[in-house]
Amino acid sequence: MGATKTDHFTERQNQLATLAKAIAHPARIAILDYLIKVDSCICGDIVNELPLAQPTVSQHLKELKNAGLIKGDIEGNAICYCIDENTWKQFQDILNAFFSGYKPKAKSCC
Amino acid sequence: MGATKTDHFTERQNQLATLAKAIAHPARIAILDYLIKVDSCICGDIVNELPLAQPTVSQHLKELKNAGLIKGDIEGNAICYCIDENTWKQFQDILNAFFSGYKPKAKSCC
DNA sequence: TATCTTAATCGTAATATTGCGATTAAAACA
DNA sequence: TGTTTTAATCGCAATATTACGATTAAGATA
Repeated sequence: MGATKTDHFTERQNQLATLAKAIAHPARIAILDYLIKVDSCICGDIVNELPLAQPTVSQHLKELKNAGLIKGDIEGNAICYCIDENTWKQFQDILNAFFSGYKPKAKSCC
Repeated sequence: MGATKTDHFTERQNQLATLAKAIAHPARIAILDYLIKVDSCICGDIVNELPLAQPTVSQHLKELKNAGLIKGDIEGNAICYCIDENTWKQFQDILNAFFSGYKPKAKSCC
């Protein structure tokens, strides 16, 4: 045991969990913060910004790319990363729908 | 190695990552879905709802409680769980601020 | 071509998470 | 008091994540 029982939950629940997992690490938040700050996209500067080794940053970038939150363009022998506008908005909507779904009722016991 | 380098990131980055981690599992999404659906709070029914054993559900409930997303009240020999309204809204605001922080610029390279 | 730069990938160690059977603790009930 | 019910906790196994040194691949440059 130890593996998440993905197939017992709905597709929406799994998607939401996967999206949350993509930003569930301070390094990945830091990467996204940086990409938001430097409007145009930057490549290996991210490595200099973060307190992590190059392979570690590369791994986090891969996860963000897999989640669809960022995308990378080859530019010479460097890679230029930036936020993927479409997925970003989609992610925002999904999370917003989830949190907006809760309307506090008066008769709750706690 | 293997432990997250928490102290190298800002408090905000760590908080955001921790909050995301709390909902980064389909079982925990399912628990929250259920608590949202049954407006008043329910105790061990959650175990019947989920495809997981009682100790596993208990562990997920503990994580949600640690994150502050839910709270539990003792009611006889049962425990009554429900969404914590305040933290829920706070979480919603923090995530919303993060996602709203990104404004796509035209001159991006990718 | 040989060298440099940039970033991905491989391999591995350390640590964290997930899941559950068994046990425990506490209140309800007989 | 003894039993039942409810949910937490313990202990362990399986798996996933995080981190990084070493290597690799690909384009730039000399």
